[in-house]
Amino acid sequence: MSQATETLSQLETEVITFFVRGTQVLGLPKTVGEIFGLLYIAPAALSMDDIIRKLKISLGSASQGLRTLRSLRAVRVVYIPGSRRDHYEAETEFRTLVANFLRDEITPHLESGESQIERVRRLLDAAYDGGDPELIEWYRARIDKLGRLSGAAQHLVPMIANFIKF
Amino acid sequence: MSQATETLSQLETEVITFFVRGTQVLGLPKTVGEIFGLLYIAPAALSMDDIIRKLKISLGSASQGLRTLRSLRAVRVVYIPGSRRDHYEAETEFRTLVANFLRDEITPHLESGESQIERVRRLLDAAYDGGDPELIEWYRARIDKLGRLSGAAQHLVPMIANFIKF
DNA sequence: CAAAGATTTCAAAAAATATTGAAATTAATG
DNA sequence: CATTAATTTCAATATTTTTTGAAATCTTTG
Repeated sequence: MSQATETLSQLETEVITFFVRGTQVLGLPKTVGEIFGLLYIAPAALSMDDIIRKLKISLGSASQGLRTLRSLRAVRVVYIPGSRRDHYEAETEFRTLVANFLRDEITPHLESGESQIERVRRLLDAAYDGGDPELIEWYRARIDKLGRLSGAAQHLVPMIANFIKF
Repeated sequence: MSQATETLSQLETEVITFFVRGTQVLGLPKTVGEIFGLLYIAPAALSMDDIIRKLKISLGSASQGLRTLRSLRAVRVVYIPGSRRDHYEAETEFRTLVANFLRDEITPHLESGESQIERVRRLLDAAYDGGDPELIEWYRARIDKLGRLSGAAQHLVPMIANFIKF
C-alpha cells in the first residue's frame, strides 16, 4: 500500500513543470518529463501505480515512459521488500545523465553525419569528369566547411560531458 | 528568369538530407532544413520561386520557412539587380549560426529555468512552518542540485559559442 | 495610379506524434 | 499449478504540428 498523497503539492508541480520543459526541448514526450520530475522530487521510490495515480496518466503512457527513461538510464528499478511491484527512483547525478544522453543520443547522430559527409566527398570526386572544374572546387569548399563543423561538434561532446561535474 | 535546373542533383539531395536531419534534431520543421540545405549548396542566391520549384514545396511552406530562417539569421536577403524578387543566400559561418541560435533559442530557456528554480526555493522557504523540517531539508538539497545544473548549463553556453571557431 | 508580380497570412487538410485502455503476456504467490 | 497481480503491447483515438493553397496584402513598374 502506498502512503503518498494523491494530489500533487505545489512543489511537486513546479519541479515536474521544470522537467517537462526540459524533455520538450529534447524532443521527448511530455509524460516522460512528468514521470522523471515526479521521481526526481519523490523522497522514496514509487511504483508504476503510484505514478499513474499521482500524474493521472494512463497505464500505457506510464509503461512506455518508464521504458524510455530506463533506456536512457535516467531511472532505476529499486526493489522494495514486501512489495510485489517494481519501484522506480530517478538518477539524480546530472553528470551521469548528461554523459549517457550524449553517448546514446547525440554521438550516433554525429557519426552518421560524418559518414554522410564522407559519402558526399566521394560523390564530388566522381563528378570530376564532366562537370565544370571551378564549380566543383566551389562545392568542395562548402563540403569541407561542413566537415569542419562536424569535426568540431565531435570534439565538443567530450568537453561538455566533462564540464558537468558536481 | 532562373537558369537553375529543376531537378535536384545527387549532391544537392545529400546536402539537403544532412541539414534536414539537423533541423529535426533541433525540433524545426523539415521544410526549414530543406530550404537551408538548398541555399547552403547553391552557388548563387535563389528566389522563393526557385526554392518552391526545386524542392516542390508549397508557397506557404516556403514563405514560412524563410521567415523562420530569417528570424534565426540563418539566411540573408540579397538583391539581384534586374530582378524584382527577393533572393536568399545561406549564412555559411557556422560560428555565427551557432552563436545566434544559442543566444536566441537556448539562453531564454535557461533563464526561465533559473527563475523557476528561484520560485521553487521561495516556495520551500514559505513551507518551513507546518512541514516536517527533515523532509524540507531533503527537498532543499534536491532543489539545490537542480540549481547547480542550471548554473552549469549557463556557463556552458558561452563556452560552446567560443569553441566553434573556424 | 492601375495592373501585374511577389509575398504573406491563415483556415483547412494532411501528416506525424503521443496517449489511452483493453487484451496479451509475464511473474509472483499460496 | 492455478490464481491473482503486475507489466507490456498495440490498435484505436486524440492531440499536436506541419503543410498546403487560395485570398489578402504589399510592392514595383510602366
